[in-house]
Amino acid sequence: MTIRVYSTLTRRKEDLVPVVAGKISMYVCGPTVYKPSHVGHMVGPVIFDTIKRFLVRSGYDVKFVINITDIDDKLIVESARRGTSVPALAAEVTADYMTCLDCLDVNSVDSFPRATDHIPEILAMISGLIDKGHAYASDGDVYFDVGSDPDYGKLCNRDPDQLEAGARIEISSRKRNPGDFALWKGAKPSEPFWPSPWGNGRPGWHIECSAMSMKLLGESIDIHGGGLDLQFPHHENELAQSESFTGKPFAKLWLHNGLMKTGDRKMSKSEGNEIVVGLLLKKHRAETLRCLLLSSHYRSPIEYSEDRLLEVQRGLDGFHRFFQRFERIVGESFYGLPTGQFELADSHFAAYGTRFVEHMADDFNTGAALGVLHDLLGALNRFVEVSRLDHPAPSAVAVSDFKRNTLVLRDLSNILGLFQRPISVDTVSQDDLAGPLVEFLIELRNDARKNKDFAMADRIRKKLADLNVTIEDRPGSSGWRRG
RNA sequence: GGCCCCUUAGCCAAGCGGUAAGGCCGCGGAUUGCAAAUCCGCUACCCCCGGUUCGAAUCCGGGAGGGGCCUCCA
Repeated sequence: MTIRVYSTLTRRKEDLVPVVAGKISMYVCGPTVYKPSHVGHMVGPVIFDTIKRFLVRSGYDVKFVINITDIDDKLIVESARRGTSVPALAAEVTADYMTCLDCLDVNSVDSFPRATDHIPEILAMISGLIDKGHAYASDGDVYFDVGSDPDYGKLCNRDPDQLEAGARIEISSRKRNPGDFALWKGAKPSEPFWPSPWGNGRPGWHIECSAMSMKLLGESIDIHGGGLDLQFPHHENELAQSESFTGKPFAKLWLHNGLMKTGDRKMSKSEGNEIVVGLLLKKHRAETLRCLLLSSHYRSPIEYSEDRLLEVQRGLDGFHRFFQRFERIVGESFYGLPTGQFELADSHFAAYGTRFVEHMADDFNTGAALGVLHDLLGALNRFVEVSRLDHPAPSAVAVSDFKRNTLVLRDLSNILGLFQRPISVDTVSQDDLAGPLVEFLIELRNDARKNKDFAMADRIRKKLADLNVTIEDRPGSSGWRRG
């Protein structure tokens, strides 16, 4: 199946044709590590992790890189403010970022290169650009000469002359043109620095991505991704310096994810309206956040609110109840089922897999894919009803079919990175006193029901409900759950 | 001022020329002693005005409203 992807470069959907057959290289711009991650920082990683999962499931060998920018003006300012060093700040914030990704099950990233580990590559590239006449040293700085690149502006449809007219960019006497950007910045006193042919200094903002992308993935890669806000100037500049350096296409497809909003504004550190991930995860499951991020198309802006999160949570609850149902009927955990095998199901169920794949192959339409997941959930619950699997002594054949058909749900949800592990086991059933007590009360209630003493039965159920225990009566037995 | 993008039910959301997926909420019904859970059913003048077309939420033009970028930003 042909996978179609919208590229910012051409402003339309393109067929995914790998540079190297069977392989996909993917570079996504990661964070500048000066402050703890907020929810918006998770959008890209979750989307691209999902894209990789889908591509791998589709048979591609995918190499996925997210960079860490650990040297930048922001780090210098923030570390000074906090009285710590740039490396210490970078290490701390990077660790926070990794923890967030881990919570969200973003675990398909192959490497997280750091800018400061690639100074030699960066220096080599800057030298090369100077040699080729695309950059010039100026009083300790080195700038990319925008005028030397006739293609400059092709990603964002930007005209360099317009940039001059705008005059909102930094005008420096060291630059030839206002649109020129720093490849290397000379160090001021007390700033961290590395020696270079142009004096002590540090890399400019965009060069690290070009250097690391080329080193780890090659001169031409398949997918370059990042937030919509990086289109300009970051990606435009990366593109210009990379292609000026190699003379080859830098990335075939440019993907940009929409930005997270709170209220009706973009969530960002500079707006000061960011929701820090660590804080959010104290109140909500990471899985709920992941699902929220996947519920709309990756290119759309996504609205964040507490209510939205709770709404997504309620939707997910239906799946969690199903997993308990599955375990009760099959006697095995849903989470233990093998992944990647939806084709083994009955054709009626496997068809959901096909539909799902079609949606994903059309520019990674996770929202539509999630819709299929809900349809499938309904179909599986229907199967339980029709086959009377919730009744005592169900047919062994039906149970076996049920298990096989549930492989579809396991496979598809795994592509989205959902339901990766059981949600935290509630403490009541683990408690060796409370669990048996609840069971005993249910037993008493069922005795009362047999004797038609519904007043007593309802009294017991009401009391348990007050204690946040919900009783579920089924044919032949009664279960219970928290909440 | 320049460059992008968005506008679908109470809310979220898919849709990419053939008469509107899905979720949340709500309302009926099946089931239940009653509930819960599950299943079934119901809820859309697709922002407005023109145009193209046998046919448009989908294409084109204009208008209104909203957002992003042009300065650090995922």
